[in-house]
Amino acid sequence: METCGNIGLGLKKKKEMGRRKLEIKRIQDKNCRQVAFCKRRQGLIKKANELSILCIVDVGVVIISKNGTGRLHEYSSTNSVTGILQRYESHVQAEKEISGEHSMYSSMKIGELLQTAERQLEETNADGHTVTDLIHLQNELQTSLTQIRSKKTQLMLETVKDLLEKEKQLREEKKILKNNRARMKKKRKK
Amino acid sequence: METCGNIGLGLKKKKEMGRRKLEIKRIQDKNCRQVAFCKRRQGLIKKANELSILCIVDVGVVIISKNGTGRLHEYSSTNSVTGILQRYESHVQAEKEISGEHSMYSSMKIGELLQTAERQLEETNADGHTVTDLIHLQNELQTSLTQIRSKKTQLMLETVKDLLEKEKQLREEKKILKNNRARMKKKRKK
DNA sequence: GTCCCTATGTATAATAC
DNA sequence: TGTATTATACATAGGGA
Repeated sequence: METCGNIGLGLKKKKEMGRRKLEIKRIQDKNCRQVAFCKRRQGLIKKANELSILCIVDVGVVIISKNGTGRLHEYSSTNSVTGILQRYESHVQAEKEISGEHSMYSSMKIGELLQTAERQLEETNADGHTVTDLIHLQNELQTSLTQIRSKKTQLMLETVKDLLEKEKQLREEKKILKNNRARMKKKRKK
Repeated sequence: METCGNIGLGLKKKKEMGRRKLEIKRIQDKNCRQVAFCKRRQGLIKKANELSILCIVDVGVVIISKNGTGRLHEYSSTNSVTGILQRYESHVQAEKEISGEHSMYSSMKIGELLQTAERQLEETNADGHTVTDLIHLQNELQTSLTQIRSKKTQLMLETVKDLLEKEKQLREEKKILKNNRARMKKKRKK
């Protein structure tokens, strides 16, 4: 019963059907927000699909909503979002390697988070609204964990790659040495 | 100078300004396709941004075009697409790994945990003691994440170890070959 | 969450620069 | 690619079921 976006225009007639202009800012009313989310999510994914078909490109969309029942929404023009993500990651990583930077997610950050978490846990006695903080913390915790894991994985992948290269090089050297030996044997026979 | 989408309508007047209906299928004309791509890409990203602001959600978009000069396009409501992707990946991967044969972890899957967590959150209205459950859930969540990370690390460590061994072996073979060569040279001189 | 409806705001196809 | 114009197709706010 309430205008969602622009409140207080003082223009309400008996019935305002049709679309009204909507300012792009957080929709306050929870219900309106949910409805808008549904509609626009569908719209976005439809657009993504159209784009991929019309222009022959791969598109991936990920939507993460922290509230409500729905949690994760995704769209992908190819088989799986993961596929696109992997290609995306490879892009990024390639660029990173070129520019040669190793931005670290410090493990200190996690430590701080944990400390904060503990503090919050101890204060949870009476105050009901620390629940929100807790949720927030949980999210942060998870994100951090994921990031660190990812970083670690990346580093290990680099190591593996490195070792594979070394191995290849050694194999080649070995081959050359073998050839040399063969040639020498031949010469000696002559 | 050519209609992009629907060719051969036989309706061309002197000038057909304005938008025409567009079938959603691969745009044949390369030029039109490129133009459409630009416009629609911008449109999509704008929509994604609006969605994230209006509905307070995180949105990530990745577009990969194989043709033309432009290659990769991305949008993210948070700092980086990578961040969102990681969160997405963690979802998928966690469920995959946990539901796999290595389910030495708790009987509960991560997805279920998250769902339960949400349910609990929605029920937190009056009952103060669900906070405890929440904390418990958080711990479980974190433990699961840690376990998964551990498992992955372990696997990678095994790989690295394997490679290191291979490397060592190759080095030794190389050394032997070198020695052989040296001996042969000596012999020849004699 | 879904579907329908209306009225209107917006995106965009075609085109030219 | 970016910008601008025009006319129209499409998306969607608000409301109700």
